[in-house]
Amino acid sequence: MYICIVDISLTEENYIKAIFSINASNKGEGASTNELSEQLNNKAGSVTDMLKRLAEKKLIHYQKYKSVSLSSAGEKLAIGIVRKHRLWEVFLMEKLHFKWDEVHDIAEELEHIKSDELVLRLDAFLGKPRFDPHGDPIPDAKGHLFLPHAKPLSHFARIGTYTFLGVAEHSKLFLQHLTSLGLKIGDTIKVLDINAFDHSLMVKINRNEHQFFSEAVSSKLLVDIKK
Amino acid sequence: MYICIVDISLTEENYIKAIFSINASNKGEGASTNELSEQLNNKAGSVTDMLKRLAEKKLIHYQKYKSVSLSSAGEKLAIGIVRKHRLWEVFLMEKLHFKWDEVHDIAEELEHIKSDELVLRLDAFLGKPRFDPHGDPIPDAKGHLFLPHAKPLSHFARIGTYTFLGVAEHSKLFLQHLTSLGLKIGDTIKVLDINAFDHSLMVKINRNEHQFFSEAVSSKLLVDIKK
DNA sequence: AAAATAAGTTAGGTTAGCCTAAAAAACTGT
DNA sequence: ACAGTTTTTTAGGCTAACCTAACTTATTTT
Repeated sequence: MYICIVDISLTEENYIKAIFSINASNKGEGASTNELSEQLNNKAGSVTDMLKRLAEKKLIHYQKYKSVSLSSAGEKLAIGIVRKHRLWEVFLMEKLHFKWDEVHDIAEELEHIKSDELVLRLDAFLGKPRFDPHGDPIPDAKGHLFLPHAKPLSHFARIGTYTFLGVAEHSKLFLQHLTSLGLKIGDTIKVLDINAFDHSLMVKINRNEHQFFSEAVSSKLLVDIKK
Repeated sequence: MYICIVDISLTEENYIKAIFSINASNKGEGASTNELSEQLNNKAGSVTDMLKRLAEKKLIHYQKYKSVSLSSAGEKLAIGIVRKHRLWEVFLMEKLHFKWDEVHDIAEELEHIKSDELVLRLDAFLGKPRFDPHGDPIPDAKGHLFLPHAKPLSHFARIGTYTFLGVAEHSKLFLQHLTSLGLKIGDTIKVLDINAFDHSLMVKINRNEHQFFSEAVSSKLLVDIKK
C-alpha cells in the first residue's frame, strides 16, 4: 500500500495520462518519446526531460532509448484520472445536458480536481455509472476497470446485427458526424451488405432507412454481436 | 465591450481574486503589496513582480508605492471567478451533500474551470441560486452583484430579534463552531442580554435554550433585524 | 556490414512565478 | 523637519516546463 508523498503537478498528470492511453492503444508495449511528444504537443527533448522527473518520482519505468511504461503507482494515478474524467463527462451530459461532442474538453479540466471525497460523492450522485457518454468504461473506486469485449464494426466484416457500444475516436468532428447519422450508444446496427472494394457497409440503424458507413467510420464504431 | 485576448493563468486569477476581496473589505481603498503578500502566502517582492505583469495585461491600475485596484476588465474577471466559486459551493452542498465547512477548498479549485457555457448550465441546474451556503450573494450572469445590507450582530449592540444571513469569516474552524452551536443560515437569533464588560451576548437560537456568543463570534455573524 | 534514416538524448536558453537581501520611498512621532 | 520605522521595489537567483540545435543510439535499407 502506497501513500503519495510528493504531489503531482497538472503537467505531470497529463504525461501520466498520455502514457496510460498510448500504452493501452499499443496493447501494453509502452509509449515512445515521439508518441508522447505528438500526443502532448511538445517537443521530444521536453518529453525526455519530463520522463526523467517522472522516473525519479517512481511513477514510470524508464530506460534510455526504450519505451516507457507506468509503475504501479503511476497506473493507480492514471486510472484515478480516467475515472474522474469519465464521471465528469457523465455529469456534464446527464445533469447539464451537454452534447457528447462537447464534454471532453471540459472534463479534461475537471479531471485534475484533487479531492477523493468529491469523486466518491460525484459517483454516488450520478448513480455509480459504469460507462461514460462515449461508451468507455468507468473504473470503480478501487481502480478496477472492466474492459468490455466490444470490437470495431469493421472487424466483423460480415452481415449481421450488432449493438453500438462505444467509439474508438473521440474527436468533436467524428462525434458530430455520428450525431448527424442519427447514431447513439445502444442503437442496433444491422449490416445488410458489404462492398468488396472499399469495405463500406450498407446498414440500418434501428428501424430507419438504410445508409452507408465508410470504413473510416465503421473502424471507429465499437460494437458487439446483438444477442 | 472587451474580448479577452491574452489568457490568464491560474496564478494571475488568484491575484485578481485577492485584490478584489481585499478591496471589498477595505471599502474600495484598493489592496497594498503587503496585504496581498499575506493573503496569497508569498513574499512582497513576488507580489510586486506579478503586479507589473497584471498591469501590462491591463487587469489592474498600478502605480509604484500605491495600493492597486482592478481595472474594469479585472473586475469583470474577478466577479466571474466569485460567481463560479459560489455556484460550485452550492453544487457541493445541495447536490453532493458536503458540509458548509468542507466546500470552500474544493470550490477554490473548481472556480478556475474555464467554460462560460458550463457556468450558465450549472447556474440553471442549481435553479439560479442567489446566495451560496455561507450566505454570500452570487453575481448573476451579467456580473451584477446584489449586496445585501446585513451587518455583524455585534454592530447592533442591542436587545432584539435578528435573522442570521451570512458569515464574515469562512474558516473551517469557525464554521464548525457555528455548527456545534446549532446555528444555520436563516435562523432567528434573539438577543436577550448584552454583557457590558466583554460585549458577549445571551441569545436564543430559534426556540432553543439560551446560550452565549462571545464578541469574536458575534462580530462574524451577519444579520439583519427580523421583520 | 556500411550507409542512410529515424528516434532519442543532451546542452544551453527562455519564461512564469517564486525566493532573499539590499536599496529606496513613504509614512510617523516628536 | 528629520530620525526611525515600515512598506515597497529592485536586483540577482532558483525551479518547472518548455524550446532549439547538436549529438548519440537504434533501426532500416541496400
